[in-house]
Amino acid sequence: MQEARNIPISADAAAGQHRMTPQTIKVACSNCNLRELCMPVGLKPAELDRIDEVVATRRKVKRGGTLFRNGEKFASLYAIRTGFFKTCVATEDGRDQVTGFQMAGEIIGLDGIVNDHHTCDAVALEDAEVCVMPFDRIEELSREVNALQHHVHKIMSREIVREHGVMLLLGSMRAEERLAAFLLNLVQRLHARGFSQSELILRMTREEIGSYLGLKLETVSRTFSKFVEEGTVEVKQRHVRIIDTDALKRIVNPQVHH
Amino acid sequence: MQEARNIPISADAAAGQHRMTPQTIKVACSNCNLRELCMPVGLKPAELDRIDEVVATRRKVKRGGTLFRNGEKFASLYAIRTGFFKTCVATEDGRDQVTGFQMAGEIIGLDGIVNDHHTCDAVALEDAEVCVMPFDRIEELSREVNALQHHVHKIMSREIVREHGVMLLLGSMRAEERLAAFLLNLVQRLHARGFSQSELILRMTREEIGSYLGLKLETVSRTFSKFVEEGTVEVKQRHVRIIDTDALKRIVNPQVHH
DNA sequence: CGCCGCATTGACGTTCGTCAAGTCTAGTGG
DNA sequence: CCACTAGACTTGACGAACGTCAATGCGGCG
Repeated sequence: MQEARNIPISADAAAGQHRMTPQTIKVACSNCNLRELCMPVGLKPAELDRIDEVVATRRKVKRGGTLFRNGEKFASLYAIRTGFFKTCVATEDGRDQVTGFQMAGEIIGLDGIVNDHHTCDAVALEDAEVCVMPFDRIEELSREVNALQHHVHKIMSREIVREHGVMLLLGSMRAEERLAAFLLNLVQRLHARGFSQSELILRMTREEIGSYLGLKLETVSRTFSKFVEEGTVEVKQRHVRIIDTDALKRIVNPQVHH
Repeated sequence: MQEARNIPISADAAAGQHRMTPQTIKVACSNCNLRELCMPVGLKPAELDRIDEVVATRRKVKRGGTLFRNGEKFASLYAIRTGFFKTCVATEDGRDQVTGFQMAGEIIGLDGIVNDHHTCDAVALEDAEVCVMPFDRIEELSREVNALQHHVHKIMSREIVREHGVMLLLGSMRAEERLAAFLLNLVQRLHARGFSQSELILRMTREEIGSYLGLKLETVSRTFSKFVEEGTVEVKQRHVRIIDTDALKRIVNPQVHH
């Protein structure tokens, strides 16, 4: 089961500060427990050492703090070490839209490349730590390490494909389908990180879920209640237990009747 | 004004076929009239010559034909020379969603990088011709030409940012706002290609517009009619003339009242 | 203990989807 | 040249899904 993190955090003192772990291990990609999910995926040991060079510093962000904001100068991509983020864009008249939720091992900041400025906000939904990877250093190194170059391309392509899926959801699914798809996606990603397949703690409010899914918070809440009535999930505030995964899958994909 | 193209097309005989222009000019990036919009943006003349190396062949696609399909092996990106495409994804139970419309100078196929297979269909909405750019060759060359490397990254980032905008549209706008934003976006891109700022011919059906905007075709039609009643646009089938651009902008962005 | 933000639930209204009829246009063949 | 057809588009009547507004409940934190 997913549990609350309680690392003592000081957002500003992150860079250069020694970690208080007993052995004071240097935290490098090569021994990071996210190396199977994060930037180094598929790299050979020798290449893995090179990738450590791109991680300049680490940075801590407190719950509610921003990693970057719309309009800020773009300089780096960020690999999430711990914590949970949302990214959101806004219209000029104030409406905003959550474009994604990101968790450990995922890369954030790709939106900034095209105009040298970020076009969305990245907000920590719980205390978080990220690896700062200056983008010019990534470009430099990916000219030398082919596997890194291809991996960067894959990360960007994956984000494009993910967004295609969100467009499909927003464009053609009903509330129940959207929420079911959302829960299945979350629990699948958490499972890949060693958490439960059936239990999760939502790190975001109903309003943020609604914004992501193109629904109002009341509709999200009602839809949760409906799932509970049907015995598909148990919900107690932000704690969700999935009772019947197949039922959720059937909601998303209603052609099979058993 | 935008006009119908009537190049004689033979979809299969494209590669290696001589063009019938009087001077039989070799069509290269360096003299392509799209070089200010397409792949070569911002490259120096010397680099421009190198980029010609990545264009392996050209390929013609007839109206209604597919450039690639969901599930096909990914090998190349495509730069659109002429014509108009849509890309769409589908759920397993048959619903599909148009994820974008692409016109001359735009790059298509980025979705295929992550899994080595395409995850959407690219369909020509009118007879079209594309430059085929094998992706391994792009990667090879962008290790040598820094400007190309960065440009590829920008193209992918631009697509991510574009999709953020679509998510905002699908997640938080009403029908009128969606259609107004759609028309403004189309006419702006056409204008960048030398067409009118106020007149355009839609290359897609009401149903395809609706799919892209998360609306049914009847709603698209009704919303067009509403714009006509209000004197904002004139619509005769697929021919659209924008009478009052500011009114459209006000619909999308309703905080200013004049 | 009391406050505050978040979540739930109900009643009601709006927007958009559904279904159906009818129109227009371009393309085809007599 | 005109009749015919098929596909695309328009329009209306109605209903369902979701949004809005408001009241209430719950839980965590100072």
